[in-house]
Amino acid sequence: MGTTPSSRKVALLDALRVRILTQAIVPGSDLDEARLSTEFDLSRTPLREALRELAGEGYVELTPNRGARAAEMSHTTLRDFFLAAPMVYGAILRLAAMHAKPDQIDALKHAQIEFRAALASGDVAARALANNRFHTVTGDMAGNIYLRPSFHRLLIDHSRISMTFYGADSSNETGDAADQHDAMIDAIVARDPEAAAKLAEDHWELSRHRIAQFVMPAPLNDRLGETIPSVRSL
Amino acid sequence: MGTTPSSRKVALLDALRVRILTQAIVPGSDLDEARLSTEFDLSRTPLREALRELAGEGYVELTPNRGARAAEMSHTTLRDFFLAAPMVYGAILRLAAMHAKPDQIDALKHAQIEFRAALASGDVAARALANNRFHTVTGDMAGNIYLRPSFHRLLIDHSRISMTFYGADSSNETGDAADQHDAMIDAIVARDPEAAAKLAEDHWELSRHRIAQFVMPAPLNDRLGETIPSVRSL
DNA sequence: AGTATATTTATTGTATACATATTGTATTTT
DNA sequence: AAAATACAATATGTATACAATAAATATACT
Repeated sequence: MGTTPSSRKVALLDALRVRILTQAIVPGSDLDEARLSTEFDLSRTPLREALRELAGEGYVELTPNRGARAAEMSHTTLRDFFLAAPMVYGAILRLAAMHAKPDQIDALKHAQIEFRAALASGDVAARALANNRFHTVTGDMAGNIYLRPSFHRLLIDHSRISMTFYGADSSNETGDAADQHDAMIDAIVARDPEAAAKLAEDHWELSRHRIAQFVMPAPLNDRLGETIPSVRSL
Repeated sequence: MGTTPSSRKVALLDALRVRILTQAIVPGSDLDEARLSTEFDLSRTPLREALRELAGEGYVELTPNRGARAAEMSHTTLRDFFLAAPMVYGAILRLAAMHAKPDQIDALKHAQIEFRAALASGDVAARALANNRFHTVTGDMAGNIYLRPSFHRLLIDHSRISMTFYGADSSNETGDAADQHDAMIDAIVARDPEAAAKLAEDHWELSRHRIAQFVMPAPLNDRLGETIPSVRSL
């Protein structure tokens, strides 16, 4: 078997990231060392190191003498998220349009192809992961080490929020996000930072609007045909 | 001796943070496990975990099979720094003014007292550390988990940049920073987000200007009495 | 002599065993 | 019966020993 211990550690890291992004591991749930140790056939030493690496990336939270948990999502999460996301992502896309290298543009186009494939498949988790990879590439393009950590933290919860709110329905709106991705690619290829930043803000506005609808649906006694007002105070 | 292993691990974490912030450990320099292990009387297992925790905070960078180094500072660092800092810190102070709790305000005032004391002492490292603590409190006040990681990363390099550029002279300008701190406290106490955000941007402008002067001093044949122009393209 | 290759040395990575702390349970006491 | 305390069980933290990888040095070969 070609599974060195080192590769098993990488496998663990990848698996935990995917599980947390897709909420297969629920926010706040306990990560038992012994359990993971047996599952991934790794001793506790490298396992604990891996958990600390994940904590650094924002997937996991550590409490002394009380082990690791998947990062929490509280009632303030959505508010904090939509406060920070447009600003950070606007900056990321602006820088991406300024600094993107050819091979990164290829990677972005490839990620978009996979995103559309995931959309077509109807697999919600695959959709969230593909979307995550797309945005991760834009973060790489921006190449600013000071924005990266917050951006990655945002992407983690963006994925988890997606799993919570987009899973239900929203079948007709998913295409919009994909179209926005295409527009982002165009703005980056055209080296148009302002257009890219604008798209980033629109992207979150779409996301915010959809979630607002989900959290605060129109009352059942609303007259038919009325549009649901966007909730600006979320 | 009341030094439990756990307390020694905390001591190691604190010591390494201070050394990196003050550039006692130079950016990019190697952190030898065996060496640190003997110095802090800790086995390599908790030591390696501590290094991963520091990597997550941005103090340290890990390379597989090649150990840990103090986070690098390249020639693009200053540019990336001043691109991100005003935006992130503006948002942090805006949120701080909105959400600061009474005990946090007390903590901030206390940090400012210590900052002025450090200024008076003339100890450059003490000054950088006290400044770091002051700004860390504002980050706590903001309380946005998505902005926190980038903000802390910025604070690390702000301290290190200070050690590089402020160490030389600038004795007459240091008072400005302290005055700005006082103004920040006032804006936060007054719950004035816009004023706080404005102060944050001014704070970086001062910092940027001072460093620009250092990196690009006025030519020696400049006429006396002329003011040195700020360098907008840094 | 210069390059390539083998061998040694140093450093990082992992596994196991042991120590410590926390939590849940049972027993005792009021 | 309720509360407090002691005890047991479980999980986390640390130390040591061993394995694997990378760097450095020495040796062989063209």
